Amino acid sequence: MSSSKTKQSRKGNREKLMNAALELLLEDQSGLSGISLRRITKACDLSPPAFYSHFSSMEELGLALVNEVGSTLRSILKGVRDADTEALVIAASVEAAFGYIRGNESLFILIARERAGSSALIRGAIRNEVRQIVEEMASDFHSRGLFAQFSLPEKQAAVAAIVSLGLGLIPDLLDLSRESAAEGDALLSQFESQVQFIFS
Amino acid sequence: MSSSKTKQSRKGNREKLMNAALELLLEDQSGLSGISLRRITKACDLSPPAFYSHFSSMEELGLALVNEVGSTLRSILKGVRDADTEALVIAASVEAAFGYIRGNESLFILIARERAGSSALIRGAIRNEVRQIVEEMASDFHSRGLFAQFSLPEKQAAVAAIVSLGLGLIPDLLDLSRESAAEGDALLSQFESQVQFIFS
DNA sequence: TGTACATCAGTGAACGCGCGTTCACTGATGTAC
DNA sequence: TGTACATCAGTGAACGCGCGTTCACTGATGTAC
Repeated sequence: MSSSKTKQSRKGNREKLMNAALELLLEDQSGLSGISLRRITKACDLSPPAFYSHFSSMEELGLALVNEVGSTLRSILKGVRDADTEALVIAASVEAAFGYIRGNESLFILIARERAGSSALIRGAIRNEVRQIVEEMASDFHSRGLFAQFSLPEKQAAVAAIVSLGLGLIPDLLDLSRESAAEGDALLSQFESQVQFIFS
Repeated sequence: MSSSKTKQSRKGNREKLMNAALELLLEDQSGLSGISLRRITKACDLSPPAFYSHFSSMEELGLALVNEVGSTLRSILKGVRDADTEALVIAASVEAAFGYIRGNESLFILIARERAGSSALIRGAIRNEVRQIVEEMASDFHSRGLFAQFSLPEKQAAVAAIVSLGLGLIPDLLDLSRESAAEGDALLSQFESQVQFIFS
């Protein structure tokens, strides 16, 4: 019998805390400021002060999560931009991003919420991750001669628009899909037509 | 001497509570869930229970604010769509909206935050207001033959995109303008070029 | 116009609660010899 | 391989705090006569 009251684990508790935070974020819909240090540690079977062995505050845990989703997403998107035509690159990128989103819903609830949330530090971190992704994609397009009708700043504006529309879509998508699948689909097809507009 | 300890007012305290909430929203940057009933009533020189004479919860106060900004903005936008060409209508609408935003910053911080915030009811109310504005503008364009190259759903998608980009812009604009006016301007000119993209 | 009355916004005290954080401590883990 | 030791993740108790909400109440306001 290896469970029940075993209190020796001490490994990976940092990750456990981050995952517990994400789960609470998904259950509640309250955003980072609505879930407490005490609830997170309780979900991990840890005492409240144990939190401080890994993070100096909730904000720092939030920054760690933002960093994780940012670098993961960037590497996913990088691996998918080898398609040959403009339409294919866009389609593949959007599909890859949505695939990751679907498998990591709570991370994106975090991003979508905290992008306009209560911590200036976290907002800044998200802005930074987004900016990195936008700049990488735009200059990648640029150097490969895709979308040659646009200048580099225009390419950045276009990619930024798609990312912003996508992030803004997430809360609506979650809310409306809960009520009716049809409304969720309508939202997605509106998103598709917005993407079309942007890349004339 | 009519002030100092006059405790007879009893008129307009509902509005005072709403304005105090907005001011706190502007000071803190914490979103509706970060300001407390007690702080709002204290800012109005009222006792905490007095709150319940006007709203049954903070959420209800939030709904009242969303409703106010929605109907005001709708009437402003309605009055400005009499320009003759497509470019002029768009320009006038964006300008009118930004004018109202500038004069009512805190209302838009509320909208931009709570659009992805912690109350499903408030998110729904914001979604509703946005949808009304989008539909009114799109069908107005439609009936006046503007942007005839787009179908009605396409017009809605286009207007929705601009509104969503504009709302997503607000937190970034506030954060970055605080640091540097130049970055704020860059963001605004990126927004302009995004608007251009959408209306091919 | 003056008086009796109903209404209801606002009061002050009290409540129980979950919170973040501190502290001195324990004991598992990994390292040096 | 075995032992002594330093490190540091995790504990349990305690703290003070601001919170939303309740309650019986007060007294200003507007209405009916």
